[in-house]
Amino acid sequence: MITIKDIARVAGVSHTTVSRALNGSPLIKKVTRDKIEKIAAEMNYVPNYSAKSLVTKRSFTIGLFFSSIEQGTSASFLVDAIKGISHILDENFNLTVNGIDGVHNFGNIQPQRFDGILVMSQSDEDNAFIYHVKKMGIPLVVLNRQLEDPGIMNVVANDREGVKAAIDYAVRQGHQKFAIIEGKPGFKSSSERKQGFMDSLIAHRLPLNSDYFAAGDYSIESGYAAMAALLLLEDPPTAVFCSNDDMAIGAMNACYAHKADVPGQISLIGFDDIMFARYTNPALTTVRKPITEISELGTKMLVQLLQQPETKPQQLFVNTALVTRQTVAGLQK
Amino acid sequence: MITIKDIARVAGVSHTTVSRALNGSPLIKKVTRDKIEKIAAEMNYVPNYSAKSLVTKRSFTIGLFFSSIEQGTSASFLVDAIKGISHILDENFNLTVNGIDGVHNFGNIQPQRFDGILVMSQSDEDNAFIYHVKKMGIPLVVLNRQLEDPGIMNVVANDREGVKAAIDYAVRQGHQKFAIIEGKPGFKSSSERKQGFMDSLIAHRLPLNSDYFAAGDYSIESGYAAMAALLLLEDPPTAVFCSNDDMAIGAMNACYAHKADVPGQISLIGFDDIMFARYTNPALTTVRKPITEISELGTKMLVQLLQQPETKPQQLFVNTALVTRQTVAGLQK
DNA sequence: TCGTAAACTGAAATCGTTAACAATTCTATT
DNA sequence: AATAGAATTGTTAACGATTTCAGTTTACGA
Repeated sequence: MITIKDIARVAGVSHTTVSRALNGSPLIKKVTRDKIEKIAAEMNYVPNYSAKSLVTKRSFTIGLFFSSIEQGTSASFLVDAIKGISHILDENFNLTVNGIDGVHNFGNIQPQRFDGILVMSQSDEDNAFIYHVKKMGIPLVVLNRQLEDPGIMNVVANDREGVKAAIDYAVRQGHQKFAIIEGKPGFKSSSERKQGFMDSLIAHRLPLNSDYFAAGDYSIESGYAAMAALLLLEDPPTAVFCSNDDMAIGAMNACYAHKADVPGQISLIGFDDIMFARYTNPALTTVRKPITEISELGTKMLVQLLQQPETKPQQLFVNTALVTRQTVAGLQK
Repeated sequence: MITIKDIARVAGVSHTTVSRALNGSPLIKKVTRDKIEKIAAEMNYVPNYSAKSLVTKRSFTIGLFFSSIEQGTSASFLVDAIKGISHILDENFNLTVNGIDGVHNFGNIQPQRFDGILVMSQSDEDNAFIYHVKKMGIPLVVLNRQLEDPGIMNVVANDREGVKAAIDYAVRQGHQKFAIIEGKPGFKSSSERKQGFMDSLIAHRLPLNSDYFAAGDYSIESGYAAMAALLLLEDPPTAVFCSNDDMAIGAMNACYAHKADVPGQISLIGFDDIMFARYTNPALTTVRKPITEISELGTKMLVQLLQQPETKPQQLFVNTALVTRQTVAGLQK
């Protein structure tokens, strides 16, 4: 393996000069720099990052942490996040992927190993990890889950408004009897989406019927069970908002099983717009949650944090978008 | 940050002794080791990996490379791979995730930065990368795509037999007219699956009707188009094998659009068993491809390669499994 | 032509660890 | 009690880069 000293020897300068030339120091004369760069290229020089890291105390690796990669994290979620991040991140940064639940030894999480950390958070169980990272002084951006702490950079989707817009749309289609299948209790996203749901009903002076609030936990199975119960009601709703697409798919399966026509009898609205949402039968009307954009924006913030550690933390919102497909029927008034 | 020298000072020994004690060298007396370990723990010592790497020439990072993370890689694929790998990999290895199409500078791929590399390969376009890695002498395991080169460790699923078993099953259900929607031309997996399909038909002395061989490219859309064409045939097949689940979902959509009942008129078989396969309507009968197992096994091989670089490369096969659900009808004979 | 400031280059220390070799302390045998 | 040999521990030099501080050129005005 070739080092700066080898280059120095060939170029007839000191290795210090080589280091400076290759790192764009303004102290080096242009002709010297050009010569050295040429030689380095010819010799196929690649810097030793361990040595670099040792002295600069930068690791050139960014850690991406999901709550879990074993369970609960939908696949498209993970992929979209990685996509967004690698769009922004410089090629000679390494991106490592981990589940927080797989980190048994917080000792490994230190500034020396990570220049920065992105947490794609889904649950407040991540807080212990998040605060460890913060305590260690590692530049940090938390994505996806809205934090209460204004001291931490946070990028989230505007779930509440997204849901409100979706329900508004269904109201315009003539629906009046709305049910909701709620997300996992205790999750910020669950309450945000529920709020958006209620915002719309209240704005349209529609009643909030407690029978129409069904519990769920974001799993397909819970969507199925909740929908099955809703169908058994004496006066079932005509439209059901499912707090994520997985539950919407479960709900759709329940409708099939109970011979309830979608959208003839029951209109369905999901949340997330996962890849398969457009390929259900009928295709699912849903609220697109822009994970890729969130990840991109979060990465930008992190990069800025690396360059200017004094950047003030903020809470940034990315807009959701209603995707109208075929699961919401137009009702005669 | 605290170093072995700090520990040495407290323990009243040399830093070399500390290094040895903490790395399990047999040269150290038990009481000394115990004392040092205790002090290290008390002082919350964590080794500096850059320094370690610099002298040992090991990076403690394993690179996972997909053909692309932008396109063509199904999400569940990526997740299952990461899962499998992290099951096996020691916690203080870093796992980095990249798309080969995102690597513009092969110079960054050297032994110094990666202790080992796993390539989750989908196309022979990855070969340039694979051979670069091999040339650099980095321990390498290629997953998922069957290689011709016996000099490279390779773990793949037994696609051919898996498909044969699935078609055998459909034959037992009374089907005689089989079509196939093929995978992306040029991909090893496409031809393997096609072979399995033909193996079964030949074994059962069923005719190979050229009208029943439809082109596809693994995308949902191509599955839709191919199925639509098949339905227009004068004498359509009763069973269609789709070379992956995505195309099967496309095909199912085409059947809906053309009012062809699944499985009443058309039986469908997929390949992969993606998460949503069980939630289509009706639920998709498919061949499960054990990506997680492949990744686990591949990682084990890589770990072995790290420890014993002279391990002979082999080609390992992991068995697929038929998952019977509801898209294959039983026919009266 | 000379002096001085500006521009550039170099020597040596440093980062935290491991490793080769040297030195010391035990242990057991004579 | 002396001593060989084994068992421990220590000294010092790497590893490959950056950085501080000192040294050497160059350019320009007097």
